[in-house]
Amino acid sequence: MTTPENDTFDLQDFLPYLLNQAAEVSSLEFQQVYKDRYGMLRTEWRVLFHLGLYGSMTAVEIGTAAKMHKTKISRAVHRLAERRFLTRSRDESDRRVEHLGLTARGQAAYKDLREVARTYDETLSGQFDPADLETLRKALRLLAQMPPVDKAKGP
Amino acid sequence: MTTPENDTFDLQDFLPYLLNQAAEVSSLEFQQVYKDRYGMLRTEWRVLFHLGLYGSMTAVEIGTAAKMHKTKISRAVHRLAERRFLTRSRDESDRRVEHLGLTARGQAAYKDLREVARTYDETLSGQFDPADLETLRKALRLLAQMPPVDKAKGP
DNA sequence: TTGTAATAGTTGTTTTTGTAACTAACAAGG
DNA sequence: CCTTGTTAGTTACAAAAACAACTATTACAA
Repeated sequence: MTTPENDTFDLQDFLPYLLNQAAEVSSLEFQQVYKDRYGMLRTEWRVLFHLGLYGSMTAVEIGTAAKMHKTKISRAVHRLAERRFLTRSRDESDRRVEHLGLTARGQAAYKDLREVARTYDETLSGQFDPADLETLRKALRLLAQMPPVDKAKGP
Repeated sequence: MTTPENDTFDLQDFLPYLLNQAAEVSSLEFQQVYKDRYGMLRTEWRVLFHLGLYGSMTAVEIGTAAKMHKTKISRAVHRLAERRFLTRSRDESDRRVEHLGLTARGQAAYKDLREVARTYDETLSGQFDPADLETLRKALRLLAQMPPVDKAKGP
């Protein structure tokens, strides 16, 4: 590592980079739990949590809420159903849609993981001054809500 | 979407989740640029930036600084060298290590992307009150620095 | 020396993800 | 009714990431 240059750009302050680093580190410990304890992937615990929190939902609803692509959901749902964490039932009036819901097993896993998440979040949050924590959460929510840049062209 | 439950857990406030959402959204626009303009992957622009910022480095040094696994670096370096963005040279005194450095082409790409990053970061930053921004960055740095949980067991 | 452990970096194989194309069901205008 | 367009969800294939095992080189202590 030699010849530092400058032109005043600090990678450590570049928000996308910084956010990724923080997200990665802070996800690790929780990932360990849902992976080791239930063999789940990130997409799967997210689906599980949405169903645990909001009750019955369709894949599209989960996709919208969690900003996940439908193929991710499809696969996560498939694996969760396979392992009896959730059940799928066709809508009678519109047979394209499926209503998803947790089984007792899914509920149990959700409740367990929810406690782990709560505890872990308290550990993380505890490192901050309450006012700063609120600022942090507010900022992250704002960033997460930013409209995706439209890739289409021409008028 | 029916029967909301509660037990007071809000997914939207769970830091690992929130951080991932923010990171993902805020990375998209920049990704578009390095991908479309130089055909790079995330690992590749990171290596490029480290070399652009700090001059000559070895793979291990980059790995430490960027918290990337050495196989990621190895492959990123391979692709960058292949496309003539960087050069590799064996260390004479320790022939295991390789010193990496940007070519003129790599420098140019770096400078270009650095400007894009700077501009984009200003856009993002501009959404916040300066004090809040500082709080945000400080918090993210703290989270990013958290020690990884030791997976080993027993005393 | 020499044999054991450590380090730098690479390669092979398996999982996950991304992307696009696909099927099935519905909607709505003619 | 038909055709055309849209939506829910799946599947196939390509790209990328994760993980483990590997080679080559150095360190260092018996």
